[in-house]
Amino acid sequence: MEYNPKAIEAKWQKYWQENQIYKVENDTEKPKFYVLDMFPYPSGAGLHVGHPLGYIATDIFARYKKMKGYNVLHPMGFDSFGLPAEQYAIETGQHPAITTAQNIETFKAQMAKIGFNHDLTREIRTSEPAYYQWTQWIFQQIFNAWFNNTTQKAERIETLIAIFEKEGNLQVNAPCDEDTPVFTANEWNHKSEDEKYALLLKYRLTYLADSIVNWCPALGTVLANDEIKDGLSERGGHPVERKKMKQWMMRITAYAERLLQNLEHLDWSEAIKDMQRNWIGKSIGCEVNFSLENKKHILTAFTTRLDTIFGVSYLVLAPEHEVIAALTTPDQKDTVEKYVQWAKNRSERERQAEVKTVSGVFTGSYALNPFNQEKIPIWVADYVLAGYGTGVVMGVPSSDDRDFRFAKHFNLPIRCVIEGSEAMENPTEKKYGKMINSDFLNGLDTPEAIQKAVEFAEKNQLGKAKINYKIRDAVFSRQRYWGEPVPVYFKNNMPYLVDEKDLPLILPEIDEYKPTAEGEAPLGRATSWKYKDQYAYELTTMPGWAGSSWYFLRYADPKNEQTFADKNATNYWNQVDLYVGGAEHAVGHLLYSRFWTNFLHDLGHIDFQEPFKKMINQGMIQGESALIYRLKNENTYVSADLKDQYETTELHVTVKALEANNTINTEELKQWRPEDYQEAKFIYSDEGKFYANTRVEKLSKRYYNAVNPDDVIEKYSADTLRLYEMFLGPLEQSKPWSMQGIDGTYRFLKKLWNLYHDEKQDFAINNEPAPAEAHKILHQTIKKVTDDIERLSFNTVVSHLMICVNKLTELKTKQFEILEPLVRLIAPYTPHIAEELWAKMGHVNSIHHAQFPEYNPQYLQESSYEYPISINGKTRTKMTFSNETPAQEIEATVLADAAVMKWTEGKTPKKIIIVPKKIINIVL
RNA sequence: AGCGAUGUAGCUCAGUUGGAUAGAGCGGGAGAUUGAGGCUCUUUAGGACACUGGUUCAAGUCCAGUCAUUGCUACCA
Repeated sequence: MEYNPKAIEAKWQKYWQENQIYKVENDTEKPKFYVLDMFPYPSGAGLHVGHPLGYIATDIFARYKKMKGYNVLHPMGFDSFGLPAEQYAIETGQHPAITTAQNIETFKAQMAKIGFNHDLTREIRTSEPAYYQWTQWIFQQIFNAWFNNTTQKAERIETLIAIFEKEGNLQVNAPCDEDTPVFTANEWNHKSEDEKYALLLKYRLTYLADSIVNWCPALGTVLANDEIKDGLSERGGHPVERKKMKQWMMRITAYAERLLQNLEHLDWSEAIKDMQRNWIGKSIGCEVNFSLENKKHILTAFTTRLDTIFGVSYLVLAPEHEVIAALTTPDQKDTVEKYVQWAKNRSERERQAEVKTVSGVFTGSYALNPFNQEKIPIWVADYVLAGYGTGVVMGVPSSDDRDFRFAKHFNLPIRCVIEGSEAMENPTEKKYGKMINSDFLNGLDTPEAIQKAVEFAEKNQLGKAKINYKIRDAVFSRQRYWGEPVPVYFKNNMPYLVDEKDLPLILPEIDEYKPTAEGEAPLGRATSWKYKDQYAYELTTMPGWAGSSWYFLRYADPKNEQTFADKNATNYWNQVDLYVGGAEHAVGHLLYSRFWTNFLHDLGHIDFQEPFKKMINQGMIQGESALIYRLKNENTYVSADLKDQYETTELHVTVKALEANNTINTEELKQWRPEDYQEAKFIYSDEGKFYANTRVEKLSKRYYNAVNPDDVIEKYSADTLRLYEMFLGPLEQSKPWSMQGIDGTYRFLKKLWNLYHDEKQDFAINNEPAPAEAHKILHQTIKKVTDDIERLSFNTVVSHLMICVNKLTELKTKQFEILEPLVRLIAPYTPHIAEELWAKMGHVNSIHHAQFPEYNPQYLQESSYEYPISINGKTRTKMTFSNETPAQEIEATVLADAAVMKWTEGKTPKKIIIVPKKIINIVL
């Protein structure tokens, strides 16, 4: 029988499903291994060839680990709440639940064809009440907790109440709202229940806040900072503006230090860790107080370089700073008000586009440098951000690039405080060194000077050491319908949790998926939706990242109705051992997941802090777009090599029409868009071909360059697709998808098949002993393949397998003792063809439950070695020596050799280097 | 601007701790097969390993610098 992938693949996929080959049990003696992909959002467009890249890699790894004797958890599910389904619902009136379910079916059908070994009985969907019940439950745990800075752990709110009752809040070291008053135990104990409740709200790890949010009018929702790119929404690219709204917030800032410290123990790429470090943005510095000339106000600035305090020549306030009006002098009032107004109205986008432009105004007031009482002007400028530090910056033009630009522009004095920078045109190029012009700091080196300056400030109460983080609390509210309802209701204007026994709080039905006429979130349309028939529910829903922040825990115990996951199950499966997904989630999903997992650990719900032990980011698969050229104002198209002779317009066309050498199959074009191309004229090149140009860009609907894996499987086979996606290049690297090389992998599978069959395509393997050469090839390959899979180098494995099959074909290997291990070696990559060959060899159990072949070094050992003889580092000849030959004897023999003597020309070698089993080098 | 990654055949990539004449697949050339094309088979060409300098008996591999491409962050004081 010839290699017939269609029949084979359908047969085995059915068999695997019917016999539940991939079902995983929690109770076993085997060591566990947890391999996870970032679960997909089921979009309407279905999978394109970019999606499976990571899935195939994890699938191979999971299969490999299983064959190595591990109990492997390798599940798949769907992140099924989200914006596109809702956008579609707004347009068509279709309930998002319906379209989402349809999309999931499409995804599942596509994935099934690729032959993944997911345990489908563990599938989860974040939009199912049985799942989001626990998302809501976790929200409630976070609501009922505060963060103890002293222990660096979250605790239940009851422990905070106990402290308040005993000693008030003076000694409590916990993140809380800025307006939290100080009170004694006595004061606390005399407060009403409502007053106590209101105070506790200031400490909870999720809280309501009037905050300036990124409001996107086009999407009708609030976006988190990481959902915005260049001032536009990441989804859809709509403008974003700043707006004040009451929002649920997550106090992720409480975990800033933990999230930073824990990174050290994670096996993630440095790039992603760095992105998280940057996002958390820890800076160690000092707050320093500048009193005003009139002593009425104190301005506190944050700096990491207090050592440069003697170089301060002005202060700058953020345009949003409240004190501006109070300290603006009458003659500057107009200018300052105008500037502040202008700065506030500038969109995020404009600001970012004009980073280099300097702007600012003088307030007319002066402050005093606390270290030397020098009078310095106070300015307002938009290069100072209200949200970071104190919104006040001490301007040191000689040590900071931005301060330097500012001072130059407005002619403010520049005083150098670092030795060697005085003569420089731009003194900020030398930021570290010995201090000068700095009173008691003179002569000290930077680190020492910083320490001295901070000590001085603290001793004289001019300031205090402080650590700042860039990370902000995360906005948790979305003005949307298709998300988890926040399990909160309001009584006397205060938020209360829905009783745990009333969860899940089901998403109500509404007539339209838009905000109400009054501008309330869509859930405001559910007018009779009330808790206990009287209390209004929270109307915003949770953000996309809520459900995905804990899904990896649910897979351990997906059907549990009593808890989010039984602790025995989470203890057994524990952390994800290998997590694979795109780098675009570097700071969003990956940070929030870490936050929630750390939190659940603090409250004792799970026994580990970090969710993902090892993580790999697969590169993006880019597309190759096909571009053709249409004559201006005519329905005529010209081959790309001739386009310069005409006036043309460039058009994207479907890549399905693209064939070898960038030629276009015009018939395919006509089929694709008959209305455009059926009647069109084509101007062919001289050879009678019609050429297109190609360009590598993002896989996108708009460029018609998305390739559906179904089509690839239809034309070749699932095994070919799997092998080819791995062969494309290193997993972590971005690379363009192109069909150019896929024939090679398909041919490889046929070669593999032919190895097990004779010329008449009869299955033909024998039980004769194989020659040493065949053993050597096999075991060399086993070693390389094993090593490479272990270090996730999936592309090189394919190449090793190709070389191996080529060599065995050359040797006409037909022996069972070689070909039986070979098929096990290949099974993780191409499970279908492997299962078929395995069955043909007479096995009754699935190959995917077999053992991975073990490398036996014995087959690689040889008694002699053929040394390359190099003279002055250049190889000139070869000689074979037994491994037992002593070095002296080798040396003598080599020097006496005729070929060597020809090159040494009678000279006495200065040195002769013999590296056993490697090389012999003669230096003249 | 900062941080990271990459630079090897026309293209996509291997080349593990320095050690031989640097390898795979695709693509190109030639041939066999065919009425012709495709598939298949045989065969072949193609490489200052980005550049410069250093370490070494020996550098694609280690070190320093330069250049190019690319990703992320971006006024964070």
